[in-house]
Amino acid sequence: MDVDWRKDPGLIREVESQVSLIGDRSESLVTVEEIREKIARSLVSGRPLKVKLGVDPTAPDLHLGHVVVMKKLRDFQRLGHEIYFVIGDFTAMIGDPSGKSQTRPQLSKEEVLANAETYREQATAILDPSKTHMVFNSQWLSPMSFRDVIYLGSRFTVARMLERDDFQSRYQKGSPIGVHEFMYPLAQAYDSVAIGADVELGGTDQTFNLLVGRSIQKEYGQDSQVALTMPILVGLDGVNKMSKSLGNYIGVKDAPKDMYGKVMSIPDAIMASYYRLVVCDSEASVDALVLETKSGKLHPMDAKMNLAKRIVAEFHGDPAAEEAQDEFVRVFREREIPSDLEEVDLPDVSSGETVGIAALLAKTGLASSSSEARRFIKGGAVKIDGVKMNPDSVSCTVQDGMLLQVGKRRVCRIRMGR
RNA sequence: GGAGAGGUACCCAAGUGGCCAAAGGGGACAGACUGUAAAUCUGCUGGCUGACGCCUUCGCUGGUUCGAAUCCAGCCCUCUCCA
Repeated sequence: MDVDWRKDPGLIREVESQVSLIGDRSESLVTVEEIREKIARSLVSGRPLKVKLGVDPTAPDLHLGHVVVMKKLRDFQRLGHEIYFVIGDFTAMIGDPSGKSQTRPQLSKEEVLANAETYREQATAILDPSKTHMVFNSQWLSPMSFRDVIYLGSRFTVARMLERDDFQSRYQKGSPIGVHEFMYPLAQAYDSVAIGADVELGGTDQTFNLLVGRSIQKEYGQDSQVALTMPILVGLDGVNKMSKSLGNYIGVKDAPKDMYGKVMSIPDAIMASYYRLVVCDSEASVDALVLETKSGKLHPMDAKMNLAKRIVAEFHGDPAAEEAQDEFVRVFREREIPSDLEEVDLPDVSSGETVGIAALLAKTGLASSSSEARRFIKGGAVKIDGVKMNPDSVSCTVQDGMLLQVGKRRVCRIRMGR
């Protein structure tokens, strides 16, 4: 059912404009020719494309790394296409083939549903829920027989499986690879077969899996999906992929001032990628910005503050962003005390009493143990009411409303019991 | 099935009877300098204690010894080569 769309100038224009929007910001698009064809067919038939994204069923804490991909999904939605979140409730049992993590404990049906709901809820910050479908891969993977699985396995080769870079590097380093891990890409590929995906999205770390999907769909007599990968967003450390497990992430649910502060702490070098991938500025405007900061016309810090403000505004609104910025300036530039201090109640201590500082820090949670607290004291990181403590001090007299600080970020005010 | 190598703290890695809460590097955290950036320098990195010190930790379980990460036995796990 080939459509000869190439003879209709209006259609050509529409196809090209969609292709260019879809390809924007992407790392790779396999293949451009195929996406063109699929879009054209969709325009002619009026049938939207099915765009798939695999989603982990564990408790989601969406961060800006997810946002990069979400915004690409939003591009598809704006063009009238449909998003399919495939919740990997079945594949979760296999465990993450990216190395370290163990086989995950299987979640109950209720937990999976709850997590999926949280995911949807967080995703609606960016996506239109009415054009977003959620499906669970246990629905088709669970009923498969061993025979079905063997057939699936026969459609791919070990040599190709070993091409995957993390399998390859683990194999070379001599670290273990479980046979079941080979099933992961196959299962994910089969998901594409089950829903008949036209396009699958992922970060570049998903490239291999997306390509397996293409092969497997063909083996099952379907058109291969287009594999669209987005660049990986680098986390706060400036080196690694943003991820929850590395703790280098900015969550979409982070409080405005945390979000603002975290953006400010990213290295300058990755700022441009945030402008490009998170707030989706055009390539040209990002290039211009980079030039301005290089030439000294724009201070990198101002560029970053602007970025931080825009990101906060997107998730919390303009007033909150404004406030977060003021607070940031007050606390970190002018070194003042945060306005919304955490207060810690100490019912068993009374004003004027002399207590060990180490114990006090541990009790307030500023230090995780009193040994750690002692180290902080020795290192000169502790301030009481804004005054740096002598590293040799061991105790202090507590007062109601006393301000306790460890380093720049850990602060609390002490309240005595009544 | 046979032969060999290995399992040490968040990660890599040294240590092969006491001087080992365990070298070195990385990371994390803290201090100085700064723009909560980078770079650099310094400190610090099991728990309890004001401190002396005590307790738990070198794959697991036992044993030898005044004393074990280190020696012995059994077990579990990983890798490589051969079949």
